[in-house]
Order: sequence, then C-alpha cells, then structure tokens
Amino acid sequence: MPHCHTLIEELRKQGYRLTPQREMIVQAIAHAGRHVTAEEIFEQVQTRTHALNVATVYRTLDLLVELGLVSRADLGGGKVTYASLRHGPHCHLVCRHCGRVIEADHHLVAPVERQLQERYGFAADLHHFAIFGLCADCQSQSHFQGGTTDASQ
Amino acid sequence: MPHCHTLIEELRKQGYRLTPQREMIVQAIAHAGRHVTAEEIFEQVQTRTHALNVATVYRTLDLLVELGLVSRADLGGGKVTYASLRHGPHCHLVCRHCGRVIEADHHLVAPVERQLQERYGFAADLHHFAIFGLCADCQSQSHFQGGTTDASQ
DNA sequence: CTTGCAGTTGCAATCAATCGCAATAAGAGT
DNA sequence: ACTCTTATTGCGATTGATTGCAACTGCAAG
Repeated sequence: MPHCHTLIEELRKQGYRLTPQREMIVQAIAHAGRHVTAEEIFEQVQTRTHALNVATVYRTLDLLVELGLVSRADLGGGKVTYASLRHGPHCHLVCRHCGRVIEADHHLVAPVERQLQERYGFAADLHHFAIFGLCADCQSQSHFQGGTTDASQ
Repeated sequence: MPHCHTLIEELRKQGYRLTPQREMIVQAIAHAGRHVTAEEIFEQVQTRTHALNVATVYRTLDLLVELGLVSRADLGGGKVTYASLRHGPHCHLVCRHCGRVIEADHHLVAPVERQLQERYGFAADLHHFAIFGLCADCQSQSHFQGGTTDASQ
C-alpha cells in the first residue's frame, strides 16, 4: 500500500497523531474500490480489530476530508460516500426521480473550477461530487422539468 | 401569496391530493426568506396548527423536490435546506475548513447545465446547490490544497 | 525510561431523517 | 349527501451521523 504512507506522513506533518485506528481507516479507504461508505469502512476495519468505534470512523473521515486527503460526496442514497483522491476525478449525475446515477466526464466542470478560483479565490473540490437533476428518461415521462425552469406565477 | 396556488394547482394536476398539511407546508416555503430547513418549516406551521407531524414535512418536501417545485441543497451544516424556486438561482461556496459560505454568481455554472443536457440528456438542477472547497483565507493558512491537487505518491 | 499534556478514543446520549403500518380522509363516482 | 378507493397522515421505531465528556495514549521533552 504505497500511498497510505503519504497520507500518514501528511497527517503527522500537520501535527496530528498516528493512532492504530487512523492507520487502519486510512488503509481501508486506500484499498477500497471506487467509493465507500463510513459503515463499509467500519466493517472492513472490524475484521482486523474490534478496538474501533463508529464515531472514530466518522471523526477520522471528517479530518481526512478537511485536510483534503479524501473526498466526500452525498449521492442521495441515504449514505455519504468517501473516496481516496487516487481514484480519478469523477462526477455523478443523480436523477431525483428514478435515482439512477450517471458518471459524467469530469472535465466538464474544470472551467468552473478555474473561474471559482479566479473570481472568488475559492479552491473548489470538484474531484468527486454529485449533481442532482432529471435523467433523459424521466424528463420525457414527467410533466415537470423543475430545476432551472422559471417558476413564475 | 400568489404562487402558492400555482404549486397547489400543479400538485392536483399531477393527481396528488391537496391536504391541509400540504397546503400549509407549501405556504410556509413560499413565504420563507432565502432557504429554510425542514425543522423551521415544521415549527412555522406548528404555530398555526398542531395537526402536523415531522414525517409529513419531510415527505411533502421530498415530493415537492421530486416534482421540481422546490430545490434541496445540503450546505454541510448538518441540516438540509429547501427553497422555493422563486428565490433566484444561487450557488453556495462552502469552505470545508472554516465553514464559511460564499454566495456565488449562478451563471458561472450555466454552461455546465447546458452541456449536461446536450451530452447526457440530463436536466441538472443547479438552481440552488453547494460546492465544497477551501476559501481564500483557509488556503493561505492551510498547507493542504486538497481538491484537485493530484495526490500522487 | 519517565513524565506531561494535548490530541484521541469509546461510550452513551442525541439529533436529523426515514420507514412500516394502522388509521384517516381527499376526491371521484353515484 | 353517501360510499368507496386509495393516497396520505400520525405514530413509534429505526437508521445514519454527530456530540459531550471522561478516560486514554501518542509522542516529544526531560
């Protein structure tokens, strides 16, 4: 596991401690496939040790997200998903009607990222995120467009 | 309240029933300022009647969102916010470090909206949403950039 | 090796949101 | 008006996630 060490190094560089719990959580995310829920990480680590509490998983994930080492995305499925930044940037189009998720090309949003930095000095984390809306199928079925439709009276 | 009736009309047109609960919830959102939480709507309606359950508020909001009459956005504050579409389109830049929220110009994302429709047939609801990242202040303070920074080992 | 302390953890309580199910009532038909 | 159907509500239980606090521990300094 090559870049676990990178993450761990970074943690320590920032003055945070390296605890066995954190180490295992970091490894679990790094190993994981595309993206995982906090619960999955918890279960995965528990197969190795029971010296771990769910709250610690959430707190560690919060920390990693805040440090920019891990990305968080709410795809609307009731559980938030986390991904190591090693997983290529990706963007999910989530249909608010049928729940379908389409993977969109990330560089669609690259210009936005640039402009947010230029105009607001804001470094947007668009590495892994969700956009809600209506998929093609549901648009034709539904009478409603919603979204940017002007709801003037 | 002019456009409450619009929403209510739409509901009925879609075959949904008009219950007093729904009517009051719809009015509460329409009246509300910029954006409100489900809890705020619940409390607001409760000043008028106690014949209302929180679950109903959530269910009604879900319905309104799915129909595209109301927009939902998670600004990361632990509570999801809802807004009538009458509130102009807006986009929140949420700092993952200090939690500050910057209102960004909506037409920054308009091109993305167009392209998602063209290339994926996806009608993105970017009327009211959040982008997470690091604000200017926190970028200079933190050693981490995160986000699109390439986390190569 | 020992000490000290701030950063961490576990636990239990809590919060926001959702769900299953029985009771209720909106709206269409008569 | 009355009835019937079924969408909708209320309630209680449950889930995902967070928090306050006391106990613990990584780790740097002595």
